[in-house]
Amino acid sequence: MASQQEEGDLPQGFVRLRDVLDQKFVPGHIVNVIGSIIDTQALFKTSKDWKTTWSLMDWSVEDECYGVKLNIFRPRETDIPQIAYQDVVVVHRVKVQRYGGNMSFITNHQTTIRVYESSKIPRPPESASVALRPCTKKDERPELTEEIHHFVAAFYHKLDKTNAPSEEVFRQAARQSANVKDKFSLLQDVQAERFYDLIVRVVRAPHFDFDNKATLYVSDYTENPAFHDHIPENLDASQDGDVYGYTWEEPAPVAERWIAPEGKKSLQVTCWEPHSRALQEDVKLGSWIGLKNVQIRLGHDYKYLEGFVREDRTYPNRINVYPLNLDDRENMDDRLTAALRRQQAADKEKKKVIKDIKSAQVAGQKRKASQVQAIEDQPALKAKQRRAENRAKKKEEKARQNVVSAAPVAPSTKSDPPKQNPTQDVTLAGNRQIFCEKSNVGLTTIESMLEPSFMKIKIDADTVEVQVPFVNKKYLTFVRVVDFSPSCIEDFAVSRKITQYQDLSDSENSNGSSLDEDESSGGDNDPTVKRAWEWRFSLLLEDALPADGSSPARVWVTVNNGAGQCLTNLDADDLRKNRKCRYQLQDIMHILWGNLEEVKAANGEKQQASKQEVNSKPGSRGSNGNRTQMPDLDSDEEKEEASGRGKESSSRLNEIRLVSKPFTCPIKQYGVRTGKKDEWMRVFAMDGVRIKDV
DNA sequence: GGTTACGGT
Repeated sequence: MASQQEEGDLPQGFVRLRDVLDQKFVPGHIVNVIGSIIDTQALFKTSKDWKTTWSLMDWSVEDECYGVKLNIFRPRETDIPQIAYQDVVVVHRVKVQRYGGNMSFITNHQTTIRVYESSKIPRPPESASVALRPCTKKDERPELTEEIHHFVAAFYHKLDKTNAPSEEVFRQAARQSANVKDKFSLLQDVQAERFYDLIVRVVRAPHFDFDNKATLYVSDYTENPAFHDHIPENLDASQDGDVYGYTWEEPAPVAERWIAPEGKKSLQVTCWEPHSRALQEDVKLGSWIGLKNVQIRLGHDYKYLEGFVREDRTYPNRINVYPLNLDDRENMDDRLTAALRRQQAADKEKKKVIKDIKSAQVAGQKRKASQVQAIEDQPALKAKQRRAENRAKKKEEKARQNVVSAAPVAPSTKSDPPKQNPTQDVTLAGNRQIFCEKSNVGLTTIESMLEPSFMKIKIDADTVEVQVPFVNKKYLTFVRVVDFSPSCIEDFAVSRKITQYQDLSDSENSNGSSLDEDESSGGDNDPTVKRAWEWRFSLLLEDALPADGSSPARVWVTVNNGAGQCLTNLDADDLRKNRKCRYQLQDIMHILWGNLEEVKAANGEKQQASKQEVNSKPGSRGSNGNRTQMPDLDSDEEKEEASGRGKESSSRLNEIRLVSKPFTCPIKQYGVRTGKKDEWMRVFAMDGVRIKDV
């Protein structure tokens, strides 16, 4: 009951520190307090004010060694009183706050502070007024009554200071606090095995596990090469009003949603108690937060840096996660302002890319209309001649592909002049490890590419538009790979006996049927017969940017040996025998199609597709009715089937989400004979794409 | 604020 009596001893209107710690006053409450200073932090300049912190002790908290913190902010350095060890302060009208998980005081304009120099405080019943230090702040009116002077003398000499730090410790602590090591860092500068204070945005909401540990992703819109490369999914031009920018065909649940900027700009952070509690209360997707003393280390896989906010062993109550207020732009921390600017710039850039993609789509439509006229110059009946030219071109290309890598479309350095070509911006939005040949062809979509081919024919004075089986034409598309064939990667290369087919005849070369894919034809297991290996596979491509509301159009494109060499930078070989080549292929294709293999495996496509690949000769259809290589003559059917299959496929693929970066892809349309006299079908082939394994 | 960092995918 001693404390009751002590409470009674406090001058009128003053509160016990214990009651503040016990949260008897809500944050924001204004109180008067008296305490002895047991700890101090050196004065320093904030972005606006001078700041110091004192720790106060009174009878009610004398059995503890920490006291209650008083945070003093004042515009001038001289406004802050000088103090010495264990000086007694009388503080009027100070605000109670909760900061870093602890209760403390913060000054405001009304707050007055008076200090009694401890070494001069006389023993009671004398008045302590003789120990009063001069008023530092000019407008500070002394409000000290005789009652207070007498109380201070009694208070100081009665206070049990055995738990308070010694004068030596006090001095040491004060000195240490002077060498303020600013641990703030941008994410771009953090290194493993160090501790940092961060100002970041939550780009993936915290996920809490059973022991309340939280995992979240944060970004300050700076890039660190040691971070995981974030791939935004399905950048969608139809969603440019979306505040999150990157959206999904079907909105992901909030818990899984990312609003991370593209690239190596996001850090995974794990927070333990008590920090995780602060996340639970105040932090959502998109929040800006301060993180203090984040330990940076390599993650479990030793590949990427991660952050850890662990319990402070010396101060287990300390919380190093705090929400940042964006409303008061005037008094905002400069570092937060800068981070917000970076976010804004990133958002703007993203919008620009989306806009450019949209206008490229529109331009593609217009171009398509004008190209119909250009076809006039290609007489329809000179197909044979065109084929010959085509073959020559292909040979040329093959030769070139073997020597020269495809030129990147994306600007290689930041110092490049600003580019107007929309495809370049598109490339920025897509997979930066995939490059394609420079092209003077504008960007178009699979959707419009699949539209029937027409050409204009002059009959006397009239021009008639005639639908034709195919045109020779190049396209540039922005796509992702959603399926491949054959389903076994080992079958991406096929062989032929060298002796038998050394000189490929025109007809064999043009429709690709020269390749011996039949085991029973002999020679495959005959070691004396040399076999040449060639790439031959197909990829199902899907528009990465479907028009508003529509499901993306898809098309199977073939990849011939030259295109395969260019794409993978590998020479074809027997992938069942040459395991190294097989793994290299798998690694490189992973860059192109992301987790497509896993998606296919998980969705049981393997069994279905292994049958289909047996028949996968150009123009044939797999047993499941899918076109594995060549589209039909009837383009209406082709389009219908392509989109129909798309739906079916995407619902199957839903079990695991396909994660891959879209890329800019040149595609060629040309024609091949069906085998029937004068019958042609159109074929799409990927060409001039290079995956860079960096 | 100085130090210093486990604990779990």
